[in-house]
Amino acid sequence: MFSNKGQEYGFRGYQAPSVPRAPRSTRRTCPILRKTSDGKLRPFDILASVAGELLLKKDACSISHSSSTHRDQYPILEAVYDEKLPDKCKTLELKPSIPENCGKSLVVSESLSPKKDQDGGFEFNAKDASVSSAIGLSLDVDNRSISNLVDERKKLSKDVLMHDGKFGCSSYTDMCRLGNQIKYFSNKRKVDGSDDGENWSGCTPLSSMKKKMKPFNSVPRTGDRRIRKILASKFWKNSKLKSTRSDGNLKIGHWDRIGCYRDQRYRRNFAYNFSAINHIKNFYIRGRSSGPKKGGNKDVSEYGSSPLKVGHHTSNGRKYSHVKLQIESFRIPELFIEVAETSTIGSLKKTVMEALSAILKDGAHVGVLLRGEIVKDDRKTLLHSGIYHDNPPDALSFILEPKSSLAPQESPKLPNNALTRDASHTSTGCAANLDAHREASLPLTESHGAKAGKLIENDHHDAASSVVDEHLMESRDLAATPALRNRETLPAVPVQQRVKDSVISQRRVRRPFSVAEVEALVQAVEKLGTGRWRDVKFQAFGDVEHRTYVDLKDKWKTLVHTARISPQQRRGEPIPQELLDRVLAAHAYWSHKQQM
DNA sequence: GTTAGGG
DNA sequence: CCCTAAC
Repeated sequence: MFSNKGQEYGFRGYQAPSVPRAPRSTRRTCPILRKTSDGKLRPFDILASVAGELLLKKDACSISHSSSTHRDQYPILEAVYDEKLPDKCKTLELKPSIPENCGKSLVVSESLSPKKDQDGGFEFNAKDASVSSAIGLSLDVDNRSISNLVDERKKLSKDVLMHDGKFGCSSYTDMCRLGNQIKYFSNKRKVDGSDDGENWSGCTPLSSMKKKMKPFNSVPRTGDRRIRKILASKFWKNSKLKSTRSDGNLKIGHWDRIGCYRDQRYRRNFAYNFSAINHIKNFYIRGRSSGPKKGGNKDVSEYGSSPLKVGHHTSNGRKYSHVKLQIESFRIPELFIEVAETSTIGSLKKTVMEALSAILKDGAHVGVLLRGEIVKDDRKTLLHSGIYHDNPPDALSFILEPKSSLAPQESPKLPNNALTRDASHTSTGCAANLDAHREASLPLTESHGAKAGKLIENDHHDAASSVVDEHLMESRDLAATPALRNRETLPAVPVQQRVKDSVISQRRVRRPFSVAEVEALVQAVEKLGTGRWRDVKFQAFGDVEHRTYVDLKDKWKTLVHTARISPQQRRGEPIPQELLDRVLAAHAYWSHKQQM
């Protein structure tokens, strides 16, 4: 009835498209999961970190973040590296400074001599070492690329952790490669209160040391959206552990059965379920030269018990501005564990350990999320990615996920639509800047500022209460002792441990479509139809990540609705009637065509 | 992973 | 914008 080519469909200017639909197999451009093998993240390291976080929450002397003075007393752990010493004699000194009234131990060790481990890295044996508090790290990242940031972030999780009385360090060089810009600490500010990274007496700069960077894979495509979706999926939500062993031993949920699912679909989801989210909740802007304490103390009083603080300060007149990240802890918000009531704390810890080991057995990646969107281009600088400026408190977060679940990035494709063309003229031609330029020139990012002041505090209800302390891990299974059988005297370990309101369930920031976007969408739908949203997406929005094909499908739905209602009933930015007419025309055409 | 549709 | 069934 309707020929594809040049067929007018009764509305002005509407030309029937002639774009044959390619078979899905040929339209599929995203590579499938690619497993990587480098840079394994030690599960124990992660666990140690988590343990620290948990302990931090539980500890009676845990830092309240309620006052800066209190905060200033936080223990400091410095990594001192003596470059002058010959390699074989190099030591890593950890200088703990523990608050007097804090009963919990910190990572305590004196001078540690590195011993090469089986991975070619180094281990620092520490006596009486334990993890009791989250270990943080401050990075002075200058104008480095996301890749660097991610890499350093990764090092964090990999290096700065204690387990089994040992200080694990994948590489001595790595340990100190950040030079004096790196500093290990535990929930602290510098005692002297100053923020100058330059003054930190951490590692000696390793400028003369060969920087042997392990290859780091690109930030995974897996965005918060997908993770959120999966974590919120029925499978995940209903993945209650069904049985408790009557022998009183613990039983891990599905984690201990990883890879054992017969259903491929479940198995696939399964991998994503292991995504551990490390969320930087608070991002405050500190203008070093634009007035004293602009938000300088806010991070303590207002942002409460954030696991992480990100300072952002700029210096007028300086060539480079510095983004200062203080990552106080790791967080794995989703953890389902079922244990018997008679289980011991020690066995619970063991279970958590095993669960995390299973999760991270293949290593993990760190992704950087800005405003909930994965910054997938590692080449982007912090400046171009927007981390450098215009950051609301909840702007930056990290995502930690197992390598086995990652889907690598395809190279960005440029959409050939009007939107992109409009944007492309601002491009500098530098490939690394392309994304940022397009993003900046698209009329999609204007809503960022409107949300800047909104601090989302849904991360408070961390219900994870499974405290894991390494030195307690050695406790024997006491299930057989009468005391622990007594419910009256020993509260049962919660059967279901669920982190409530995890950051990953955060709703996406609302980004109303601009007229330009609507125009692009209409144009693409006119050309491709209403049943090829993936193609429409790439046609109209390229690799703009916050407009998914589902979004476009939804938007089209609302556009059709909008076009049908009276102008008085319409809300939001007015869409030109001409556009709405085209919407109706295209909708009518494609609806008719699909019925044929 | 995509599409379609309800919420 | 979320969620999910169906493919």
